[in-house]
Formats: sequence, structure tokens, C-alpha cells
Amino acid sequence: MNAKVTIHDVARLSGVSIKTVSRVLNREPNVKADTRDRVQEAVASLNYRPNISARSLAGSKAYLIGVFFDNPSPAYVTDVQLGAIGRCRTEGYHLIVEPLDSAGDVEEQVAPMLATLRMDGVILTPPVCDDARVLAVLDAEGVPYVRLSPDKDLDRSAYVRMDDVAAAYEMTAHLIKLGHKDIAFIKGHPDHGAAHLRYDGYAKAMAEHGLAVRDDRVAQGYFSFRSGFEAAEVLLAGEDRPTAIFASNDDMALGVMAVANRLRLNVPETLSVAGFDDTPGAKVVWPQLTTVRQPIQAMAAAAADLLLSGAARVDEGSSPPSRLLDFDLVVRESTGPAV
Amino acid sequence: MNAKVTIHDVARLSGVSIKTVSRVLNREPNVKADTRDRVQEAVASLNYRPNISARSLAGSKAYLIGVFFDNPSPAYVTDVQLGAIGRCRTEGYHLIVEPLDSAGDVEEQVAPMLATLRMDGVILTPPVCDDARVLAVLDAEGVPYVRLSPDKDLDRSAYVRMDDVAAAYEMTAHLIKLGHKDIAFIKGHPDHGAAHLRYDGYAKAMAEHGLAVRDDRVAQGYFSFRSGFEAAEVLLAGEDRPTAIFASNDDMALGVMAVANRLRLNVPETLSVAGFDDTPGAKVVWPQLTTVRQPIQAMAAAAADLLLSGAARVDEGSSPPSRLLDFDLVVRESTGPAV
DNA sequence: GGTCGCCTTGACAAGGTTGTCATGGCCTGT
DNA sequence: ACAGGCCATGACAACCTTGTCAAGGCGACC
Repeated sequence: MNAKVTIHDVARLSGVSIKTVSRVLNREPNVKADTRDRVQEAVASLNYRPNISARSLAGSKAYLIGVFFDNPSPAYVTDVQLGAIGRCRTEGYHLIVEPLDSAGDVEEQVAPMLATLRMDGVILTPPVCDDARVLAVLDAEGVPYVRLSPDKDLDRSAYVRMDDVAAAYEMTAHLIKLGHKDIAFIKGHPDHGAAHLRYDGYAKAMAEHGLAVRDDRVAQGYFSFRSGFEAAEVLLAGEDRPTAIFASNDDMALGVMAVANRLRLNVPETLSVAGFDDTPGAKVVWPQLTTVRQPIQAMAAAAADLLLSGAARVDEGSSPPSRLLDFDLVVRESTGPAV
Repeated sequence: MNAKVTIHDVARLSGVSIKTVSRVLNREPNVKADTRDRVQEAVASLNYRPNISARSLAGSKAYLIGVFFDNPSPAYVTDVQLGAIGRCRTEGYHLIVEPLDSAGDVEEQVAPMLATLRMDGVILTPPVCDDARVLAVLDAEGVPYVRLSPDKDLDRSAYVRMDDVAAAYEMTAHLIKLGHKDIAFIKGHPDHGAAHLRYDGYAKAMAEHGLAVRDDRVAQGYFSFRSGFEAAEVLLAGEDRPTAIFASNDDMALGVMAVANRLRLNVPETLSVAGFDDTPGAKVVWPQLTTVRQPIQAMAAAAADLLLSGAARVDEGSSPPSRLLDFDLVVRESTGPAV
């Protein structure tokens, strides 16, 4: 384990100039196959690894991809990291994570880090992906970025998202197919774009199946357990109850389950409950929650791919690329036939 | 936002040599207060940020701290990152996250990354912190590291951990104070060091309060929801039931709650349930879980501190430093007076 | 008054890689 | 046989900062 093997050592051993070694390493053309092999042999035998600092100082790339987030669910962050790493590692890139505090002075947090690190690209998760201040700094520094599930300003940059409308539609259709006609819905936080899309999917499915959406069957939630709990208390009060509740995320669905449990309503015999997101909590309640799984890892991998392939770079004129990924309807035990 | 402000620009503007600017930036001594001010003014007005690549190429530091993990709970990973960042950011360090696949060839994953990145230190989370192969590579490369809650080989490196024995002791004492005498315990995964420590704390508390630990009141679990569920099915079968169950992590405690729920045993009226770890799931069940909170963020911050302060560097002879942090007993609704 | 030593500063090299440009060999077309 | 062009390769500068060492200024001490 000699601490410092440099490109010069490799060049000496394989009898070529350092530039040729560089060419081999970077898979540049114009190297004889014979020479290439000799260099690669030397690299292997010396266990040589190019020094990333020198590399990024000399060249343009930093071999770093940033992941910015601000306090979303831990499971989400972890999945994003895993998905992004998968794509990055094969190309010698590394992931730098930067929690942001949107409540504070984000420019002050982002600008210096961008200037110092000169990352090759950044992946933005909600809610940071809709923070105009962050986007402005990135644009100013000329750092390409991809947004995950962005809400507004879709033309502004490359992005990756899931089809929330279709997913909510399918979940609603699933409930309808089980015989439910009286399906309540708990909306998500109004500031969150996905909240509206999910409601749209629900409303569309109801309409297309000839079912009415009663006003008193739609409750406002805020994506939190507590808000789901409170919404359910209202929805389930009295005798005139819906036979199913579709909460537009899992935390709220768990709130619904807690209320049902308290009221001694059997799930799914008396009440079907559906969630959205497939958080870890969904498998940890009993009965386990029927929900929609976002392909977070795949989305992050797609984002990394857009960055590494260079597709995310803003070209004047052409609109930035985007990817729309498939979701999974995860049917577990919390939904069943209507009574 | 001029893309490239270098140290030369600052030097020119403030009328000193680049070396003096460097001295000011690195808070080196031997700069007149007057000069220092002038330089800082120039830095501010040009909005200059030193280039990290050049910096680490010229100097010895890379300004990067690695965080290695292998598939622990997302909440844990996120907390570690937040805790570490807090300490790193003020000193201009950044966090590089590297998920490892312990099942595969870890050397192949770690060695190249260490050689290319030359990080200044690494934080290891369980179970990676007990992987001899990873430690060997780190030692060979001479990269200082701090382990979080390590299990074995405590003298080998700097580490930070929580007092699991004391925490389990206090939780048990809490139940005893509520009047419980027949307290069951669900053990954790036998390969996980904390599992034994937690059991020891429970056993010690029982013994010191003159309570017997019946063999059939101790069940083997594996830290998973399912294993907790199955253990509870056995513990709660029949009429001769314990009045409280202390599961040595939250996932298992949630399994216990699910069984209690199914058997229509009211928590906490008929059965008290206690967990350990304060995972997000603990607040999402009803009633909310009484548990022990590990100060993960504080532990990660302490680890970062050991690294940045240089204390983690292995000195010949002297044993590596360690920190033992306090825990919090989080009393919620799942524990109550004994019947 | 001279010497010593400390504080402050600057000139220059070093650090490892990539980019630019030049060089020489070989092939192609005439 | 020769001009022109392409391929393979190398020499050297550039990237930006820190480390080393030397030098100048100034006060203190003998």
C-alpha cells in the first residue's frame, strides 16, 4: 500500500509519457491497442488511482455530484442517495450531501459551497427543488441540476418525476373495483404540488366511474400523521360513514388507522384505508397499508444519469429533458371488498 | 458572479502577496491586524472562495469527511449526516456519503475511493464499524476514522457510543416504578453488540429491584417488526401474561403493539409496551410509543469533532479517545400503571 | 551602537493531472 | 515519387493553492 503512486510512476513503468497514460485512463481515442494494454497492466500492478484533486484542478470536472435536501423524510433521502450512487460509482463520481435550511439564508449556504467545490451537477429534492433562491444561485454559477418531483416552473430545468395523477387514479380505481362507491379523500399540504395532482387523479377516477364526490367526503390534510388523524375524526364521526378512505400520503393514512382503531372499526372489513408513498411505516402497522410506491431510487438514478450524460446542461432554445417514471400500486391488507 | 476569482485577484486588490492572503484565509499567525482586515475586505468585495481542489492538492487536507454505511435504518443515516454536517460546515468541510455493500467485496469498494479522494477522516456506522476488512483498509491507507456504537475491538480506534446498559436499566426501572413486576423482554439480533448490552441493563434493573427474570418471559428477536410480532404472539398467548413488554428496539415494539391490537388488549391499560431507539414509527402508532432516544445527531457531531480536532489520529502508545453520550428516556402513552 | 531574534512579508517551488500544440511516422491519392 | 492528411505520442504550460525559505524591519539587550 504505497501511499503515493502517481501518473509518472505508471508512465515510467509502461515506458510512455504521462499524457498517454492520461489518455488511457480517460478512454480518449488515438492510443494504439498495444500501448493501451501495457498502460493498463502498469496501472493494475502499481494499484494506481488518479488523484481526484489534481484531476479536477487540471481538468474541468470535479467528479462530485451534490444532493441538496431540506428535512424531507429520512427514507426518501436515503433512497435518493442509494439511487444516485448506483449510477455515479461506475463512472468514478462521488456524492456530496448538503442539508439546507430553507428557513435561513440559503444563498449564504449554497453559493460558497458551489464556488469552492465546483460540482459537476446537483440533484434537488423537494422542497428545495422549488426554492427560487436556490435555483437562482445554481443558474448564476452555471452548475447543471436536475429536480426531483418539482412542482412549478417545469421548463426551467431538467427534472424527473412520477405520474401522481395516474397513480391516484389507479388507487381510486382499485377501491372502486373492490365495490366501494363512497370513497373519502384526504388532501395533502396545499403548498406541495403533488397534493393537487393526487386529488385530481382521485376526482378523475370517481367521475369516470360515474361516482359523485361529496364535499363532506373531502378533507384537508397537511401530509402529517396528526392532520390525518384529525381529518379522520371528522370523516368517521356519526353513522353516515364512507366505506373507504384514500389518504394522499402514508402518514395521514396511519392517522386514519389510529382513529379507526380507536373507534373499533375493523380495517379492512368495515373500512378500507389507502395511503400513498410506501413509507417504512406502511409495513409496520397492522393490517399493513395498501399504498403507492414511488420509485425513488430509480428516479434518483435517472437524475444522476441526466447529469452524467450531460443531457441536463441547459441548451439555449431546446427545452430541458425530463423523465416520467412508473409507479407501483402496492396492495396489502388495509383495503378489502366493500361491505 | 464572476466564475473565477482566484487568490491572485484578492492579492492584487489588497496589495499583498498571495501567500499573505493564504495566511489570512487559514487563520495563520503572523499577519498584522491591519493587513488582515484589508485582505478580508478584498475577499468580501470580490466574493472570493478558495478552490477546494487546488487547496487539497497543495496542502495536505482534502476538506472531505466520509460517512460509510451499509443499509441501516434511513432515520439513522439521516441523523448521522445532519449531526456531522453541523460540525463540518463551520470549518469548511464537506460530507461524502458512501453506501457500502458488506456482502460484496468491500475492499474493492473502499480502497480506490480512499486513494482517489484522500479524505481527512471517515465516520463508520454500524454494521460497517465492525467490519474488519473495512478497518484494515482504512488503517493501511492511514485515514483516521471514528466508529459510531462499535461492538468489538474498542481499543482499535476512536469511537462514540451511548450507554445502552444504563438506558435499558432506566427503562426497566421506569416500568417497575409504574408498579410492574412481571416484565417480559424481547432481545435483539445476537450479532448486534447493543442487543446484549440492552439485555444486561434489563436484567440488572430486575435484579436490583428484587424481581425474578423468568425464562419464558425472555424472547429472542432480531430487531425486525416481524420478529417482534412473533415473539409477542408467544409471550401473550394464554392467560398467564406479563403486564409489560420491553422490546429492545422500536420495530419489535411495534410488532408487539400489532399483536396486542389483534388480541384486543388495550395498551397501556392492560399491557404496557416499551421500545428503544425512538424511530419515526414510534410516534406514528397509537398510542405513541414510550422509548429511548439515542442522541444520534449529537453522536455524529462528536465523531466529526474528534476527526476535525485531530484527536482521532492514532497515536502510538496512547489509547484512542472515545465519547460516551447521554440518552433520553421518552415517556409517551404506551406505558402506564400496572393493573 | 551593534547584534540578535522575532514579527511580517514575499518569491518561488511543489503538488498531480489535463489541455494545447508540436512532432514524426505512415498511409492515401495522384 | 511526392504532397497532404491522419494517427500516435510527447513536451510543456496551466490549473490554484499551500509550504519552504529567505529577507527586510524593528525593538531589545548588552
